[in-house]
Amino acid sequence: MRLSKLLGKTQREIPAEADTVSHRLLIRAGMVQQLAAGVYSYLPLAWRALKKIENIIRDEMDRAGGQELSMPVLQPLELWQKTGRDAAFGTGLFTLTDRRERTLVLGPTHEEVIADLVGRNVRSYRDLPLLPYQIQTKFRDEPRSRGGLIRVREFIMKDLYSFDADQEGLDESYQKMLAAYKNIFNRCGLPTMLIQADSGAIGGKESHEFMVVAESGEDEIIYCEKCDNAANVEKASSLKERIEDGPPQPLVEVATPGKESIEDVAAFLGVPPSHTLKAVFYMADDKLVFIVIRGDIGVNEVKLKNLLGAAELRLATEAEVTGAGVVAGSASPVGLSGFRIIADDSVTTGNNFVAGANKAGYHLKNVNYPRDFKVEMLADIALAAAGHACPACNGVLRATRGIEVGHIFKLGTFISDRLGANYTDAEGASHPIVMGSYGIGLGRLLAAAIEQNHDDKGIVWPLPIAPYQVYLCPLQMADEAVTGAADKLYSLLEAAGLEVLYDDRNESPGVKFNDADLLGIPFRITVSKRTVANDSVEIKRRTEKEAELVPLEEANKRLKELIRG
RNA sequence: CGGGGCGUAGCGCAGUUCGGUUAGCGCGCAGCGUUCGGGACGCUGAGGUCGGAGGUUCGAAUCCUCUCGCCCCGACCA
Repeated sequence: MRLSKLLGKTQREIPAEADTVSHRLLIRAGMVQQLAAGVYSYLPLAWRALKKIENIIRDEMDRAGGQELSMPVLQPLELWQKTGRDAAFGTGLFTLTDRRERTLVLGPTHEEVIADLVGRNVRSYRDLPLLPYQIQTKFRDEPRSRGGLIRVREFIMKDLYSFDADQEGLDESYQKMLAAYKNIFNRCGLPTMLIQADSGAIGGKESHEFMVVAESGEDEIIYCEKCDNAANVEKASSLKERIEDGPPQPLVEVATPGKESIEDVAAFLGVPPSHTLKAVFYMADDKLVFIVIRGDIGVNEVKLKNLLGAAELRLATEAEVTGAGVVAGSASPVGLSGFRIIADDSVTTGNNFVAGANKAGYHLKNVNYPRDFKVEMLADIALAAAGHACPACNGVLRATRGIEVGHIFKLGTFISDRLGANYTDAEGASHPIVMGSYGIGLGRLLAAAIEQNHDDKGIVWPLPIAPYQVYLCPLQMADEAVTGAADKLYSLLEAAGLEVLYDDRNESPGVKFNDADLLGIPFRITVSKRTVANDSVEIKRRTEKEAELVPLEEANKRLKELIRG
């Protein structure tokens, strides 16, 4: 490809709206163009990189036994109502009305459609397992798109679904996909972290995410520095060490004038925050819920939401709390009733806690569970944090941020159940097919690859996903010896099957070198008066400072060697 | 949806407080010439009606009302 004819120009100045590294570089390199919030065009260079990623994914899916197909983007809302996931996705579903006033959904994912499809085509256990997949544009009306390609409303996703006769089959399919995903990210030059995850609106039990560690990531990862325990903060748990505070003592009410926060009360009474119990109030589907948790630990809202089975969960406002007759700043479960009380299991880690007295200006000492209060549910709803102890090995937990590039789910049978996707076993009995779901966001993977591979000059594409392999860079376009050599080399390299981006613009060397760095093509080959005088060219890796001088007639061979690695 | 910021030429911005000739600057773009190993230079030129609508006024990029859009933080989110 001749750069002079390529659609998409490099820019010197950084657009004001771009904050994250990948977004800035993609725009500066002229690779993407925004049309609306979270809606982008891919220009030829980005599209080539995306196609390479797509081919790697397709290759790995096929090797793992996947079968590619294509399902409709346009889906009847009724299908979603059957599984109840229209509610789970809520306003995240893009919907539209056709001329017959029927509501259609722009597919945000395809569990419903594929379960319906497979259900109509599978009769027997002999037809299983199945691993159908597609690579297709998805639509989600995200409350807020962000970070360029990191979170968008229209995006290309590879979605594969596994269909097995039983749990063992699902486990096997899941392991296959897990291995295939590792291959994909490795081949794309992306180090990823495999972490445990919450399954969110997709549903199901077990779930893992593939994370690329990056500052700009939206997710917080809690991982152990000693063992391989790692999880999304939404899912992570940590060890709650015992608080040694002697045998239970009788309740004592103490005056704590003006002290309302845990820090203030603890300091005032001379105890660490871990020796206190705090009250936190949430509205779960518009009902007040009273949470009790040790003073030094935060509430994990995802765990709480799952525990309550709530569709919507948010912190209660002060008015809602006081309206329920609770004394904010001095609330405790002791002697209170009238609403759901949920406790984190940290309340069992010690004795003689300090808690509110439900009376302004007073607190209680020596509060003990279950002696002094009862709860409706006792569970782990704690927020794990850096510095906590690892529940697996007692090592120290650390936190980092990551971009979720892949997510895999063991769904089970709740979707096939509701859509009647059944099979007949060897005994002639009917069962719902056991499903799994496996997704990769291609655009996000592309962005993550840039987040991971760049320097202050620009993108540094990993070779397997680079839009072109070679950047052919003649320096004096007015010099016929130079352009002659470059033209010849260009056709030679192309004929040899190398992917060449030919910078045939009449620009100064500085401009060309800087654009070459910005575009991040792995190998740059420079032709100039100097090199032509020596019957040679310079070959330089994007990752290295120094170039190597290669005789003109060997350039082709040498490049092939380098590219094969 | 809550909070904050912003819409003036393809991009980056000034001008808006305090209304007043043909709305500026830099980059980029086009033509000509000189240059050419890390973002060269000169000359000439094209390009905007100031996000949109309504209003106030002799006069609006500037004031008022409404509205649309974009970004960031949060809520939310496979």
